[in-house]
Formats: sequence, C-alpha cells, structure tokens
Amino acid sequence: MRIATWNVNSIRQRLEHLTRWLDEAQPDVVCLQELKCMEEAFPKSEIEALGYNVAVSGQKAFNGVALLSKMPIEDLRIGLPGNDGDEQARYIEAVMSHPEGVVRVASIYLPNGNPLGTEKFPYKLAWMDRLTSHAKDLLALEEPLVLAGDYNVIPTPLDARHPEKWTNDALFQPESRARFETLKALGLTDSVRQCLPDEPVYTFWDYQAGARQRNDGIRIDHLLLSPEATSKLAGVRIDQHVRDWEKPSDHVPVLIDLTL
DNA sequence: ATGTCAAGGCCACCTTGA
Repeated sequence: MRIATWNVNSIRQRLEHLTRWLDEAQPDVVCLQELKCMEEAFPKSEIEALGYNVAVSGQKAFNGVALLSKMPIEDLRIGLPGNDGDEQARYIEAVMSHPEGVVRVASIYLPNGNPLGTEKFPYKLAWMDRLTSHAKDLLALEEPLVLAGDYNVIPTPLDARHPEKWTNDALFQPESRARFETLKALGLTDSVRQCLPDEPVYTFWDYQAGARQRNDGIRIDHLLLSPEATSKLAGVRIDQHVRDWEKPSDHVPVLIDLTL
C-alpha cells in the first residue's frame, strides 16, 4: 500500500499537478494540506473520477486538509481533540479498510508559528502538545498508524541545507524540535530517516531567492509510523521533480510503501 | 537583498499568511 503526503498550496491552483502526479505515482492514500478553500469549493468530483474516495476539512482562504483513498474511508475524525474553540482546519483522520487489514491515517497541517514573539508561536507549541496527547491515545490501539503531513518542523540540522538561516524561525526553534522528539518518543518512527538515515533530503523550497535552483531546502513534511506500521515499511520516496513543474507548490509529495 | 505565491476584499492594489 502506497501512502503519500503533499502540501499543495491551494488545491484549486494545483488540481492539474495533483491529477498528473496521481497518475504517475499511483498512491492508494493521499494526505493533502493547505487546500485554501471551503469544502464546497474542493474539486471532489474530479478526484473521485480518478477512483478515490474523498474526505475534506476546509476553511476559507487558509489551511484545509483532506484524505484521498482508493479504499473505503471509515471512522472519520475532523479536528484535533483538546480545544473545541480551535476553528482552524488542520487535522483529519480516518481508517482505511483493506482486504489484508486496516490502516489509520491522519493528514496534519501543523501551525507554522511565525513570526516569533507573536501569539502564533505559543499556538503552534500548544497544538503540538495536543497532537502528542492524541497520538498517545491512537498508539494504544496497537494498529498500523500513519501520521502524515506538513509538520512545519525541521527536526535536525541535517534537515536543512543552511541550518544557520533558520535559527530565528519557528520551524527550527528548540521548543518546536523538542516537541517533535517527544512525539517520536511515544513510539513513532520517522519513515524517511528510517530508510535514509544520513541523506540530506528536502521536501520544501521557498519560492523566493532561487531557493530551488540553489537546493536551499528543508525537510518539514513527515510520515510518522506506529510500530505496527514500521514493521511493514518497504520504502520511501520524495518526488522532488514535481517542484520543477510549471507553477508548482513550494512543497513536494513524500511517499511510503507498506507491505499491507 | 524578500529575489514569491495565493486568497480575499471590493479592487485594478492592498493586506495577510506562508
């Protein structure tokens, strides 16, 4: 089973890219982030026509997450538990049933947290604490689990071409990195680092200053796996070439293959 | 060295967010 995550930076601007990439990559499950539209404006029928079931949590102009699945979507949960007042569309989770078993998948758009010194950074940290608390509950189910998305966290210096440029950025703050480590310490495996422990690989290149041409990238899109999923991990792939298509997202798809 | 991009308001440019 192939599971992917991709921050598309507006689904309506990127629909052609998405359909082209679905055709070439043939994923079974896709986690999308930054839809930047309400559910009504999401191009559901176009994606369903390609054989996917679709679940969307939308919001006007900002955020927005979705799950696409070739398998039936069950046990749908929209929103991260722990703050009923949080209106931001950043979390959607469901169970995908499969003849050989089930996998629970979440599409996550973790808050960016910039600029430092504003309320955005504590909101990010509190959101990470809520994610950790929910992940603990999900891990207790002892089932294959994939928490995938744009985490807006650069976990280590290896995950940035120029780590020194990110020292005053919310994505590379000690508090952000410590919470990412706490999350993993619950028993989750960073699938890309499991397969590529020492390789400098990136999933995001800024639109500005020729960052892509200079390979001035960062790795912030992650797929974290429960032990039951990690034991089935057969490989990972980062589809960097998609960043060089015309009018691309600033993020590229990250994929894993599970022997499920 | 923001050298970029997208959405929304109510414009034909500004603000917000990334």
